[in-house]
Amino acid sequence: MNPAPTDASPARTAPSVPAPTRREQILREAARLFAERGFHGVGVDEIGAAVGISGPGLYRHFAGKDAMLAELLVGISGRLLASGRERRAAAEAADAGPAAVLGSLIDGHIDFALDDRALIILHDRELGQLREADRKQVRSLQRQYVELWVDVVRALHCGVAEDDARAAVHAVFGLLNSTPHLGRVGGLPGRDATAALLRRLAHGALAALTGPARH
Amino acid sequence: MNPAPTDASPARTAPSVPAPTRREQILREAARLFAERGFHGVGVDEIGAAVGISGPGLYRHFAGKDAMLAELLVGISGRLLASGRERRAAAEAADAGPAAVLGSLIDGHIDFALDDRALIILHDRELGQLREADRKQVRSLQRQYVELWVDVVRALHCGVAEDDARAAVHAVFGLLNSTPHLGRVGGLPGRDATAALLRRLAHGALAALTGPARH
DNA sequence: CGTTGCGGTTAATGAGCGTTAACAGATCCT
DNA sequence: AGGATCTGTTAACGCTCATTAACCGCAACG
Repeated sequence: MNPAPTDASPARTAPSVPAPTRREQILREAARLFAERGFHGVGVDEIGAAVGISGPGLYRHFAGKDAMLAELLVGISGRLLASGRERRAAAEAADAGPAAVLGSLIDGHIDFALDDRALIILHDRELGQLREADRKQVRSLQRQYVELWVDVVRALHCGVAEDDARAAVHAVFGLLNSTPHLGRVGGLPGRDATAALLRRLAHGALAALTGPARH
Repeated sequence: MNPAPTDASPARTAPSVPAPTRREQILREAARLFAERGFHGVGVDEIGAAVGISGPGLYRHFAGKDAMLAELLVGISGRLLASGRERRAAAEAADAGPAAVLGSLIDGHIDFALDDRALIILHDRELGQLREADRKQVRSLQRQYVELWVDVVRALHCGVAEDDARAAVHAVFGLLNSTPHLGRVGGLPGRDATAALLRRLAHGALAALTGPARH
């Protein structure tokens, strides 16, 4: 199954990064291209060219163009959910309150938004291009992730209705996922500063969930 | 130019809505379909069928599929900017402070987000499908709208850097534009309640712009 | 009453593109 | 050595789909 028995290669020292396999190269480039020009806007030849092979050579690694998108979307959705669960478990193991759990969820999501911008774009832009089965799986993972947040938000803000909490969580996702819309990396004041800004905005939005009505 | 000289038709009483012209029907249905399945995911035959004519009949009204998308995106961008300018002018004419101006901008944007969900989706999903000239125009309108917000935000929060303000404005747009991602109209607690919730979240986020650093 | 033009129709065209076929050079295992 | 497998290649196929061509009814109008 794994064509690379060890990392025995022209590797100079010890590659702490285990040398990206061809599949991973393809997925990374495909994600970048899909995010730039849309799933239908990029042809298989371009994806191939981006990794140095051309056109139909991709079919040695993937069943088709759809399969690449599916793997990307299932992957990011799964990692988001896994990260969220780990963070909640870790915070609860440390006897932290709901506020700390929520803070950790926010931090984790910010990491994804800043480090996997292409996937963040794809994951709600191209969901409709998936085959029914894959789409259902991605939606299921997304829904579980949302519900994880909803539970934490409601634990923190006891009074809020479930629908309001869910809408607020979606809104905060929209807020945190906004960084891809900032032209490339141009206007961003640096990764850490951006993360800090997003963190404050997200906490501010959620803090307003309970409180005096506006207007 | 206008084929309907008056609204003399089997109109029962006085149609305060001026009877949608064919072009408008097409644009509305195209917007809905594009938002549902993506620009490339819907064919001209489907758009035609949605308004009762079939296929190439659309070319009597539009130069091509691209032209429909362009008109939709330029339209929504222009209306957003116009609305924003009007609201600022109105608020300033009433001698309102920056806080009131910002509140009016938020209210106006919420109206668009809730009433033109399809266009809100399209306007940052399918920008890349436009011809260069149209894309530049839409981007210009969007940029002016953003800068309008940035000015108001900076007037209200004197200390914040321009880049931070811009990032925060983008983030608030992401927050306000999140409603389309709530499955159709299902989990929404009613239009007014949703608007109120979004208003509170947006104000909360922006209020956090200046204040104690998180963590 | 012609005729002009608007708003349709169906059939044909042609490009783009995902996918498959057929073939070939390594590398590895025995 | 010699097949088997993995990973490429180029050429061909076939389908989808936007766009154009050619044709037509019909309302307005002089």
